[in-house]
Amino acid sequence: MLLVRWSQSFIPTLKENPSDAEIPSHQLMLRAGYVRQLMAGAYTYLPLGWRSIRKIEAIIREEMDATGALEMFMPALQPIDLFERTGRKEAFGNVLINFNIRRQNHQVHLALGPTHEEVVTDLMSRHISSYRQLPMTVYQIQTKFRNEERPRFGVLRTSEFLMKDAYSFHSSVESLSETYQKIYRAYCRIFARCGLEYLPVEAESGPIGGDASHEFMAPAANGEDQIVFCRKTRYAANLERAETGRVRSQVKPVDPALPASEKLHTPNVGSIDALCRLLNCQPTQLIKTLIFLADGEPVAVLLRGDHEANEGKIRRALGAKTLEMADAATVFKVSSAPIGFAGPVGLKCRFVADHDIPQVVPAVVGANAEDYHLANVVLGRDFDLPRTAEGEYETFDLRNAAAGDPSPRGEGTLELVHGIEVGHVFKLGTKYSVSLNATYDDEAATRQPLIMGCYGIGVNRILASMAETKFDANGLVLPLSIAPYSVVISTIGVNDPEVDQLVNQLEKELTAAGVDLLIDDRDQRPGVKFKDADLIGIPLRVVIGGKGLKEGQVELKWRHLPEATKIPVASAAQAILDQLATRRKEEAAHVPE
RNA sequence: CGGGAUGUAGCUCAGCCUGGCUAGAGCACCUGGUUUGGGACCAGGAAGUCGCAGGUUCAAAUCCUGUCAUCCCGACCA
Repeated sequence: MLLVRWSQSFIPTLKENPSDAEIPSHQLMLRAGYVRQLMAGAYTYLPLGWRSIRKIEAIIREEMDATGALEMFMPALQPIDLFERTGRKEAFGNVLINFNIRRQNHQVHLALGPTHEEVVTDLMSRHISSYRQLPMTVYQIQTKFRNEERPRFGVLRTSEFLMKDAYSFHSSVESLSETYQKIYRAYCRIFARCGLEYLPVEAESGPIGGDASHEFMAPAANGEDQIVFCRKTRYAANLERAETGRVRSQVKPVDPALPASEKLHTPNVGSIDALCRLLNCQPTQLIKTLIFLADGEPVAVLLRGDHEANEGKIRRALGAKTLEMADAATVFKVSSAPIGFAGPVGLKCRFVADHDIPQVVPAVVGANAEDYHLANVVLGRDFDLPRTAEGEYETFDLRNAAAGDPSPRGEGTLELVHGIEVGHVFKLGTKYSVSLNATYDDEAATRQPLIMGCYGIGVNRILASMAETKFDANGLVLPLSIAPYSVVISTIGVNDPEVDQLVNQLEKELTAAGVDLLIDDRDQRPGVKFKDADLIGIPLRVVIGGKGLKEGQVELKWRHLPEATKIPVASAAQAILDQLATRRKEEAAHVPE
């Protein structure tokens, strides 16, 4: 059914913000009657919200089908042993919803699928036997279950959500890369068609390395993830992954005018903040010394006081397999003090320094003695760093990127923006095919594990991200592509036969042309109808009745434009169709090839 | 799992500190009337286990204990 009468529909709009909702997407989707909460992390999609979701799904299906991916549907109910075989029962831990049920006289241990790598790999292990069957990509749109320790942000982070998940199977890394690129482009088109601002960012890449993983982020103030972004070079990466353009600095002679270092009593100072308050200095004047265990050996990492360690970078700089924060006993052994008082002067273990360390002169550091710090500590005089053949300090990129850092692409500076993860593409490699024994025979009839890629889109999150970013003081402002209805006809004067006749005529002509139409036939004052139409975000409002009709005109008001226009009654249907067509073209203009 | 806050009508909230008559208001809802271009007005009506359990008291929405739920910050997040 293309059209609905508002009076017959289920659109429970709210005048006030429900007290539990704090962020725009949550408030607006509740107020606009798109969703209702069942419990923390579980929401009902009401007719409007569901229509919007269905439109998003249709876009996803079109674009996925265009890549040659095949839609299917897998069970949410899955046997736990699949997860045991891939080690993900451990890895997911409490996030994996699993339970025993009784079947006749035995127990069956089941999980609700948090994602479907196991199920699809098991399927393909039975089906694929030859390289001739490859490559193949399958996908589904399905409810996923994850026991979030703390569901929050309304519909942005829930324990049950719709995901489009796709899996590709290959006999070569080249073939995987080809499919990866195709799906990457499809994702760009999907998000663009939905009207979402998005940013593909480099993410931690796992086993294959290189450009093996991208997250698609929707920049939004309430996004949970932090993205490092350079406007000038378009470099974008997530915080764990982001490089910086910082480099090593030349060794400089020690300034003889600098005062000698000084041991200060700093009792009960457990944090950088507390130390700064006590000494009346800034975190940027501090060097913090973090003790790690790299492959079991203690190593100290020197960072400026305001910076955050990046364990991935530290591990790579050290060439270590494993890296963890050292325990208190190890810290005591190398620094002769409890945690919090280590420093580079007289430390009894190897240390590596971040690129910013040579600039912190003089510095405040831990004194390697309980309740003491050293001030006026000078690199090259009180402690030293290894030097390279080029006469530079041998420093490394060991920390998370911060706003203001130079871009790794040579020009521009990095900024930090928040984002909502709406999609992820990932070159999996053979992780699942090896553990689930999914193999094919190559040209030489030799068994090889399937090479896999996986590709996810959070369907609800597209809508939530749109609601989070596309609104004004009156409510949602959605594009034609995903709005629950393209057009709302607001009638003024319910018992006016002239209005009824025109509505019926427009209804006939517009629905015949395939326009999805909501007719607000409620016996309400105009103000109520306008407020509601704005709130639920319908792109085009057609007002029939009142002053306009007396002048032989109907009024068209685009939700995204400030002013209404009037058109003659006689040609109203055609004018509406023309404007819709024009607007669709405008929306499609920024969709990439 | 640590910290904070809140639970009173479908929604937003008052009342609680300092216990005391029949638990209130606005919106929404029902009836009648007047209205009709940006969330109308008048009159009347219906609607509540005061989250739940226990305790203190002559008396508990109010004080105490426990518990559940929701939200926020943090930890966690293939």
